[in-house]
Amino acid sequence: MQLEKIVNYHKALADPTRLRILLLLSEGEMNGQALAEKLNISQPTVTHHAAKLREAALITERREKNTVYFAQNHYFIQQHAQASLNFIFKEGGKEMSEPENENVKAAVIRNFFAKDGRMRQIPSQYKKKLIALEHLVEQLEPGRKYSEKEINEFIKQYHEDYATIRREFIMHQFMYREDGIYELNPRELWTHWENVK
Amino acid sequence: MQLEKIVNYHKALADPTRLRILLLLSEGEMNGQALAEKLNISQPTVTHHAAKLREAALITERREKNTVYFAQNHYFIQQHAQASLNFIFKEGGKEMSEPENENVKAAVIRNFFAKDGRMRQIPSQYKKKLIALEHLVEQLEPGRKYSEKEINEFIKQYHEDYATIRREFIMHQFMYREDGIYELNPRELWTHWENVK
DNA sequence: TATTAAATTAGATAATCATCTAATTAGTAT
DNA sequence: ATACTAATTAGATGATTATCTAATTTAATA
Repeated sequence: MQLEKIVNYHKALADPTRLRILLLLSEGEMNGQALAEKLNISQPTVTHHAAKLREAALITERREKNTVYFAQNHYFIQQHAQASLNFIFKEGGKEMSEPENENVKAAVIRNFFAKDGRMRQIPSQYKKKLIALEHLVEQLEPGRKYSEKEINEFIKQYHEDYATIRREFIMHQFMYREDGIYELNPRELWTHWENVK
Repeated sequence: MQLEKIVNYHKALADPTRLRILLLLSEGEMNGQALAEKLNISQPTVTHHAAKLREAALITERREKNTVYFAQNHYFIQQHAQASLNFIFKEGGKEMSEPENENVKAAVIRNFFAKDGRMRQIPSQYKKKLIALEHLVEQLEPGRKYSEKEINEFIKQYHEDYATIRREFIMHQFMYREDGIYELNPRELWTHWENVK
């Protein structure tokens, strides 16, 4: 059952000791003893938590001699996070028709942008915010690399709070950043989690 | 404390009844009685869960007459999911400049590849693994379609465990597979979530 | 074979928590 | 005031679970 797997994923992460184990493992694999020592807990407790993390597929194990090395299962942690959100946001499957959707977009842009093109305020309602952000992001060139400074300047044309908006660009997957260089994500990624089936 | 908030977020989602409440709320707001009825639980139980969800900022409430309507707090649910992943994957939080990053890449390639070009071992640390995989995948031709056999042969030039590496190519979105035919994904897709702040 | 090192299992304890029923509070409308 | 409806609080119960110590298992080596 779908629901049960999601519950188990969150149970696995709903404990400070297990989170600290995962955090330690982000720096590379570690064996049980090392974990016990770093966390000041007994070895059996490590085994206990490792079992929970393993059941949820959040770690992998590798045996060498009689030592077991644990490592993050980065891929599954992400997968489950995504699956959770898809589940929670699925909206009973009601979809808007194309023209209806266009009307909503037009209305949001009318309400949140002035005639000179500047953004009056950042919408707080989720979907409206996405529409407004998308409206901005469409003015950027696909494939072009932007420095952080350029992005800031670009945003300031529309709204003074460039830091917030820049962050939203990243968070909502409109852009990605690597080493201070920003680039537009392909449009396919702008589709947001709640729309993902 | 950072850790405690993340634990609470996951605790809030680590219960089937609460997930079902959130699922129902994805279709729009609902009051306590309606939830109790739909879920076949008592009203006090709804209150109990609502309190937990409220503490984790996953829902909002609105009072009308003596009826309380609950709604998803879409934004915070996502925020916390992202924050969790950032936390788990943070690798001590060090961020790198462009040239520094190039150094790391060079070092990883130096350490994990022999002079004849073969991979000594698959890095277990996530970022290093990505660098090594990328290094391999760059030798493939964009746009060309490969059979599974061809991919295996290609990988075997570098490492005998072609099955694992082939799987990693897919999992990390370096390649795309359909009906046994493999093709390189566009570079934009190679960027991974842990880079998002 | 005996020894050592690491991990797991068994079993106990204390804490947390999901759920219920019964009683109470809050807010409207007669 | 009185009655009605929705929600909350109180308190009890049973289940789950995080942690420990002690005992056992696994694998390697002297």
